[in-house]
Order: sequence, then C-alpha cells, then structure tokens
Amino acid sequence: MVQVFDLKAKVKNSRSASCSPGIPCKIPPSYEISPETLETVKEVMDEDVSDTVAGLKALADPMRVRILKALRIADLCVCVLVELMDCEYSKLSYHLGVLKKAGLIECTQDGNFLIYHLTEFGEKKITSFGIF
Amino acid sequence: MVQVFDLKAKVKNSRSASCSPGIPCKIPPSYEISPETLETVKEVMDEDVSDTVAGLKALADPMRVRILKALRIADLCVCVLVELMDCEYSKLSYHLGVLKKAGLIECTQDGNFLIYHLTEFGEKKITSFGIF
DNA sequence: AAGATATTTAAAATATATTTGAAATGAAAA
DNA sequence: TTTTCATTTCAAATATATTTTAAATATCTT
Repeated sequence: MVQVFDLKAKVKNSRSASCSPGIPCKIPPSYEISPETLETVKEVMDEDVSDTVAGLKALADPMRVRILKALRIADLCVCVLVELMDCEYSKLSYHLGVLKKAGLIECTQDGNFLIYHLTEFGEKKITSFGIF
Repeated sequence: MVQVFDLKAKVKNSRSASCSPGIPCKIPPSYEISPETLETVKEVMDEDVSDTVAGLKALADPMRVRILKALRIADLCVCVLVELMDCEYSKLSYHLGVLKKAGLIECTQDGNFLIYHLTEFGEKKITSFGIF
C-alpha cells in the first residue's frame, strides 16, 4: 500500500518559470511551494494511514455510533441491545462484529448471554472523536 | 430519523425474575440494569448522530486522509495534488468534492487553478481525530 | 437426552461508495 | 478566436458494505 513517488520521472517539457521542481504542471504564480515544503508534503503523504482509516470506518455508521453511546452508559447484553435498537439479531451482530474487530468493544459470556462493553481503547476513541 | 422506543409495548410474557422492566428478554443474573440507567441509555441512543456520522464518513478513506494531511502542510492546487497522489483528475476531484461537502476543505480560484486549503473546521477535526 | 433461548454465521440480495473514461466548462494563451 | 490547460461533471462499471433470511452453535432447563 505504501506508494513511492518519483515525480521527476513524470516531468514534461514545462516552460513556466513558476513550476515547482518535479511537478509537471505549471503551478499558479500566486503561490510558491518551496522544495523543502514539497518534501515535507510528500513525507506525510507517504505515511501509512490504514490504521487511522480502519478506525474511522468502524465508527462511521449511525448504528455503531449509537451502540457505542449506549455502552458508554452501561454494559449491555445483546438481547437488551436488540430491543433498544429495534432490529434483528443478525443485523446487530454484524455491527457488533465490526466494532469488536476494530477493538472498540469486547464481550464477556454469562451462560447464554453475551455482555458487551467498551474497551479502554474504545472509550478513548469516542472521547477524542467527540462522540458523547 | 429519530426513533421513539416503546419497549413496554414489546414485553412478552417473561417469567424471569431478573428481567429488566420493559425488556422482553431475560437479562443475565450477573448484572442488573436499573430503570434509571436504562432511561439514560435510551436517551443517548435517541440523540441525533447524523452529523457525527457524516463527518466520520468524509474522513474514513485513505485518499481523503492523505489529502488532508498534505493540506495541513501547505495549500495545494489540484494539479500538484494529482501528481502527489498519482491518480486521475476525476478521481481526485471526487474525493475533493467529498471533503468540500463535509466542510473540511475549501478552494480559491486563481485563473485556471484551484488552490485547496483546510478550513478551520477541518483543521480542528483532524487534530481532534488524531490525524497528523 | 430434548427442547428452549441467545447469539452468531453464511449466503444471497440489496444498497452505497468509488473508480473509470469521456465529455463539458471556463479561463488563459496564442 | 481558436487552442490549450486545469478542472469538474456525468454515466456506466466496479467494488465494498449492509441487510435479510435461514441455518448453525452453544448453553441452559427440564
């Protein structure tokens, strides 16, 4: 997934004086990008974002956000969540699975029941993401 | 989108002593949910999460995160971004559109060029969401 | 053991999001 | 004023995510 940029290889015969080194297009005269800045930009763009994105994806769903908000108040078993969310078990289970895989929630078994609770990681996430 | 819960209407003939009021299933004996807690849970679950989720969705994509990271370093025109991301204009444009619609970025026109920059809102978001 | 309950899993159906490629737009240069 | 350039828009193709329904598990109760 890590991309290596070789912009120089793409430079066309660009005649503009304001063209940034390694950038084939003629960038507008109103702003200049120093080679140093461009280097920094390339660096941050090369950083791996897959963890960040995976976390965001797990959160980016109304059902899942509501589940997290609920679990922030109390640990809840699936049967109670099903009633609160007014949905099928299988549907709820799918979303619980997504949250679990993302490490945001966990469950403990009590006989037939599974009681879900926020992980510390999940707690932190929803706090920093401003979900209350 | 706001759902109203009427759990009482759903109570079946539940015989378990540990059943929470208004919850048809027999919740496990290892934990009790007080009616007050349950009320609080219902309240937070009824809150509207659509803005939260829309914001998260806009962020939950590797390309978009990389764009935001880049714009955090410098304002960039589309032609430069195209090179840095190594992708088609139309593809980039789609993602820029998503970020723009979410209010995370804006652009200013300079002749033929569009120079994109983070909004203050976008700046705040990516900071609080731990995207650096 | 047999039946009931709570929950998950699997597979198909559906919905949503992204990518692609071509055409459209609008400003600048020739 | 025709051409070129930077960019967006559109529609079709593709990919990904979610929902649905039925069946599978596992634990309890009898």
